[in-house]
Amino acid sequence: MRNFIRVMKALSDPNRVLILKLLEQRVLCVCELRELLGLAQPTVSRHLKVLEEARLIDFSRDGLWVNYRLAGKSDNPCAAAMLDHLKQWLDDDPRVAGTVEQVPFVNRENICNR
Amino acid sequence: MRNFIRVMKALSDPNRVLILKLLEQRVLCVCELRELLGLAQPTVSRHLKVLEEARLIDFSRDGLWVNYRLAGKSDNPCAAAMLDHLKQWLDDDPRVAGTVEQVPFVNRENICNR
DNA sequence: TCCTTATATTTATAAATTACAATATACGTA
DNA sequence: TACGTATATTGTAATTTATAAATATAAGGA
Repeated sequence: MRNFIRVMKALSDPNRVLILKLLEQRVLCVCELRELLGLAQPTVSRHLKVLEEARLIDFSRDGLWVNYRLAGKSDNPCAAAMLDHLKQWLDDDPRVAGTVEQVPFVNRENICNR
Repeated sequence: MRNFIRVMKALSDPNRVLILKLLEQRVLCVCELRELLGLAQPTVSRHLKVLEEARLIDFSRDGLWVNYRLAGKSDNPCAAAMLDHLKQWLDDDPRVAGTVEQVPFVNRENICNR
């Protein structure tokens, strides 16, 4: 039950759901997500931690950057099922659609070296 | 998005999830749920309203009693998908299993006429 | 080692959620 | 219509959650 509740709570915030929809497009680092979401960096970091504790995302370091991606299927059946559903849901949401459109134009090097 | 978030929030409370697992067994009224959950009646009523607003349950009056049941499939794709998954999930949770066991022994007439 | 940069954590505060008690409403019956 | 019972709503305190500001950590390069 605790695990199920953790996944549901993680999915109860629009910004966190948006992060998952963006990670459907490609791997993203914190500064790219910050740019896309329009939130402060600590806020993005905290949301990512909540998603990671629910086993909805994975991360790996790449030098100074940390790459976040959707979790692999094996980890948690409940989280995996929700990620599968999300791929079919919310594509018609205005904010999701608008932000997904911007993913090709964000570039971690442009964002960070300014 | 609003609809999705509403469903996720409704499923973010263990007592509400337990209510859904109990309604998988059979239709129940508020006083039976109060007895099974060990919560105050207004608290149960409030949880039921949250579940109803997320289209996870339906209700119908039967005299003084109000019968609550799982929502039909047609209503809301997201809610329906979650109800489907829940039927396969959480059966091994101790509290869920223990409370489901008690369902055959609760009886609205015994509870109310005392 | 020192400096810079990307990310994480901590702290403080505002908003949302949950519980129970008190009260109101709806229905059946006399 | 008046009364009793099942359920719904409201008020309020305790707990949880979200956010931003400040600070800390980790990695690469001089």
